[in-house]
Amino acid sequence: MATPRAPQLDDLFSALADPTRRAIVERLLTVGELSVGDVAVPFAISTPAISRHLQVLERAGLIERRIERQWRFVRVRTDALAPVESWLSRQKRHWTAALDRLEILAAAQTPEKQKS
Amino acid sequence: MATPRAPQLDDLFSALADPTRRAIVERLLTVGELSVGDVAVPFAISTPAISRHLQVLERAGLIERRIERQWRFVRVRTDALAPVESWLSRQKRHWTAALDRLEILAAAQTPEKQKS
DNA sequence: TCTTTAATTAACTAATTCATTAATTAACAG
DNA sequence: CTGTTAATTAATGAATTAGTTAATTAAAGA
Repeated sequence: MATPRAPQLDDLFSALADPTRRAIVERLLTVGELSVGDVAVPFAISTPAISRHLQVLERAGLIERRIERQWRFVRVRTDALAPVESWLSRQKRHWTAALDRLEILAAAQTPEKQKS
Repeated sequence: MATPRAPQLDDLFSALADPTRRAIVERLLTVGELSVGDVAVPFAISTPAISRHLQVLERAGLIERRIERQWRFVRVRTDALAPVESWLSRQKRHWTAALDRLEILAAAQTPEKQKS
């Protein structure tokens, strides 16, 4: 098999596909750590909805939680985006090779056919 | 607004969240270009299903098409993953700063409380 | 103990996603 | 023209997702 299956990437990419969740991650990265209630503040959706988003982010390995007194604090995990980064760089390795191949194909296909 | 909204990233991340679609992209990157039928070969799903996946990838800006005779060929777009890369590097800029902040927080919170 | 605050879980709904099979479009080959 | 190949569109269905409000859990504080 070319690709060994990566449910981790499934979860990461689908977690990041939602703009609310991306905004949460971005904010946590600039602020460091927030209680669930504070995470919810900038958004026009209910607290339960935020709670769900945080569960999705946690399941994807993007955030971790800390409990202190009556609050749950969340923060971005140190290595959270590593799988995405390594997938990206793995693809980039093929990139130039693939483009070269396409150029060769293009050259071979349109030697006399000078479009219009 | 902290984040200027990026429907492009929504589409990119959600396109990449599906393992079939990622496999298609990966294969196109190693092979260069394939007809829709050839894209479908390694998968156990129907051709219409593949056609849909390709539409999703195209809408996300990940692939482009070329028609030749009775075939449609697809290939990865040159700059396809650029938005993902730039989002990632933008987040990484905050990364170390955020982690430093967390360490400071941690140090400030547990000066006498030596977690037994 | 009783009330308030913080967050999650439950129950429900609307919309989207991913697959299927059947029908359609379009180009080519005889 | 007719049949075949290539792919998309149509129609449908099951599962998942993202949101809501109401109920619940748990800790704090009077």
